[in-house]
Amino acid sequence: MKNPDQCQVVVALDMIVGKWKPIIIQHLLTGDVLRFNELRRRIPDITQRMLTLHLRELEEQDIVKRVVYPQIPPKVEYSITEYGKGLKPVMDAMHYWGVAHVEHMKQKTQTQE
Amino acid sequence: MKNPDQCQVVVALDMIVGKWKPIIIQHLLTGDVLRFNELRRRIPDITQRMLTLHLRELEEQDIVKRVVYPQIPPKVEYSITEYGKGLKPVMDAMHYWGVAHVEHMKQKTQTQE
DNA sequence: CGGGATCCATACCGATACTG
DNA sequence: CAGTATCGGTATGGATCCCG
Repeated sequence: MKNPDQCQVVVALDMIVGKWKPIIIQHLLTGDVLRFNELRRRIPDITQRMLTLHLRELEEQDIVKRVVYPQIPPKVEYSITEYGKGLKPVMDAMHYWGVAHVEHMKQKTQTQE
Repeated sequence: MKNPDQCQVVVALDMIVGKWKPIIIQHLLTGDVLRFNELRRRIPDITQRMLTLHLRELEEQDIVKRVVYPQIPPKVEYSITEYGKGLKPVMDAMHYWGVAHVEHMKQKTQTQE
């Protein structure tokens, strides 16, 4: 646990860090199978470039499955892998703590007034 | 959930990202009360600068408690806050998944040979 | 439709030197 | 002992334009 490389928490962290990665994962963890532009619409502020890059990384990490239909116009579908579904407990734990944190900070700023 | 700011997962993520933050948190989650240089020794490759910066951030986020003893030579003790202990489920979930991920990838490279 | 290529700003981090 | 100050490299992300 001395170095980041030796810490499994850091391994998990590397899978989900990136400005948009957690959001993408959240959308796919629903089980939805989404095309590229569907994902774009669901994540309004993301750029094409970042969506592509992050999806490629997630694919390489075996979290996201990418299926290309060779046709014109192109059609590409993204979905969570069985393996990627294992991230749900992690995302849930973080969501839960995130909610608690927002509450906690709200109270702190109140008591400071 | 459309923007990072609206996603509680991202809120939690922001608390623990940083190259050394998860490691620091792990060490303090044990309940140990540690002086600055004790932490440094336990995290050999961290620089003084990064340890300081990350501890300051964690303090601001109310995850770490910092107690200064006004004496010469200085003595400063760091410990996890009650509130910070709430991160344990998150860290545990990530650790668990990290272990699984390492195993998963090991099998993948094997089947590729 | 689903990208790729390029350029640019900044955020993050490491190395090093100095200090009350 | 527990920091601060400064500099400089690299990784990350955004903007924009182009393509089959």
